[in-house]
Amino acid sequence: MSISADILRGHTDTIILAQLMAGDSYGYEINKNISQRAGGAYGFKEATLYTAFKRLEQNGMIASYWGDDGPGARRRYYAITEAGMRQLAADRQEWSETKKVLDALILTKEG
Amino acid sequence: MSISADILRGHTDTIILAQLMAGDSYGYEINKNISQRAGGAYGFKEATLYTAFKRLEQNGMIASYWGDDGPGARRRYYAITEAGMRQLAADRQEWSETKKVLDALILTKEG
DNA sequence: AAAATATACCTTGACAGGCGAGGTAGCTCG
DNA sequence: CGAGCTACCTCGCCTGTCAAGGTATATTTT
Repeated sequence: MSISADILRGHTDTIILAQLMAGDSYGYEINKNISQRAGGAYGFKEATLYTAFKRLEQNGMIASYWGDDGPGARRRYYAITEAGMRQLAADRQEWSETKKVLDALILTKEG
Repeated sequence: MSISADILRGHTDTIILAQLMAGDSYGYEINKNISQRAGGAYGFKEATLYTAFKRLEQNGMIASYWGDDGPGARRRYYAITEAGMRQLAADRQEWSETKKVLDALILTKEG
């Protein structure tokens, strides 16, 4: 089953931050990792991804630098900042809370 | 902790359908019940609520009728349709799936 | 009786995020 | 040389949220 976009809306930034906790990475790779972890059920569209990077960098959650390495096209690497880590911690907390609330709201027959 | 709107985006319709499984109800009451169940952590804004009713009715998920009863202002009651019930079942399935995927994406340190 | 409060409905316009479509560029393989 | 993969980015549309504003009735308070 694939997951609709609106359901993931609002989690985009969190997912990216979580990925960057595993180490610096670049757009293409980040997206591949996410798709893989999601079991193919979900992946960002490129436009969504780069929009998110821009937003996150503007907000100081991530920082970027050009990689000079390897073959193929140039890569822009991203690193999570201190502020990004704090944000991620808060987002994880919120996700736990959201699960409880939504379970109560959509899974129960009667309250 | 309160939950941000974007996080709930995409669940609005599902939450309303789930509420209507408990029986016909009207906007004001539906919203009160939702806030209550969410422990005050979440409630729809009126504009969001009525926009959702319109959307759901246009899509045949709910049907409405005017209540002639009681004191106070007139109430428009909503009932979930067969199609709405099927949709709700699918949404619940999707929510279960979403929880798994998001747990994998944002709660783990490494894949 | 007037004012405040609660119930109950609805619309408009602005805003933000997702994303289809399109574009650039380098490397590899047949 | 062309196809396909890697890798980046932007523009403009669409959709859902919601602040603000509006209407109307019943109860409670002053």
